[in-house]
Amino acid sequence: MRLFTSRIVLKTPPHFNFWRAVYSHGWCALPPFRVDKENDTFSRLLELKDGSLAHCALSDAADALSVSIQSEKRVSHADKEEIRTQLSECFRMEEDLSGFYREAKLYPRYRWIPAVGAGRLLRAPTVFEDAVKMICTTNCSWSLTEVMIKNLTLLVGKKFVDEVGSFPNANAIAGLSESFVRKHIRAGYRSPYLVELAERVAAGKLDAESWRTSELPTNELFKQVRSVKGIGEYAAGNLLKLLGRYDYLGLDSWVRAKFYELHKNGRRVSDKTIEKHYAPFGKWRGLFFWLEMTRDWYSHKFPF
DNA sequence: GCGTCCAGGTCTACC
DNA sequence: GGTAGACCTGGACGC
Repeated sequence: MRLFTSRIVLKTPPHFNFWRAVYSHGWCALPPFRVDKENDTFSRLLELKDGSLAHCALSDAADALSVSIQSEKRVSHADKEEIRTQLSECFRMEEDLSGFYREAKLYPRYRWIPAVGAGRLLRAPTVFEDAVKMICTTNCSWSLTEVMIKNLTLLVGKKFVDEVGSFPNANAIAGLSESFVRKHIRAGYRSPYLVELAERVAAGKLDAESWRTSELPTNELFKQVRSVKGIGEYAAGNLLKLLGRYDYLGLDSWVRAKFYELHKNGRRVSDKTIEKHYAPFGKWRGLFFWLEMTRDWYSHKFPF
């Protein structure tokens, strides 16, 4: 396949920390995201509106990201704008964290957050992809999540080059049988949940993309997210963080253990106790919580 | 190599 | 509203 190359520059907002955003949570290790540790780049295979694929390798530059594009076709001006938009969504360039940073500066133990520019959580170009990935993190090891997502991109997504496929859209997953998802994606009992979610989105019965701009109160939005089968308290709480709502903690076994270690000398406490601990941080509590639990990830530059 | 046990969230049925 | 059991997989472990 002949590939065309081009380059764009993506302006970044004040206090933007590229690698902090990349390593903000596990998404960077799930295809079609990829970290190239040797070349210090982070890449993403994007599917554009016309169905063509664009592989974007991002590297940090002063007040900007440099994006090297490889594509199956010549990249037009409109394509470049679409690539900018999709990558801006992933890095949440439009999200205003100034209120969060003002709050963080009030607490000595959280002043490191604005100082390093942490707080921007990486997300997929679409809510649908984030939701599918979140379901695939439930009730299993991280290695199994990696298997499921890799299988989705390679077996259902569009092939770009060997071992690199795009993330399948709702139509593609809606067209799969439950048995295929069980057998080949290895999603187990999550399979009917994934197919049902894709069918609802593909049929226009669920407008998940509108969640990012929803004006609903967070508790109402939480209920909508929870209405998706397979998305429970943990998955909904974490999906809301990717929608810019940080009112829920999204507890799972790993963060509970981390909280016990950091605050209770390893002693188990109830979820209510954890929630009470972060309640004073109001609408930012989920973000304070997550950043505190993962603070040490960045001390090893490549945690995944 | 095989069998058993366990961890990991969510759903459903039941109280 | 709270709880028990089922769901499925990979990994650890013992044989």
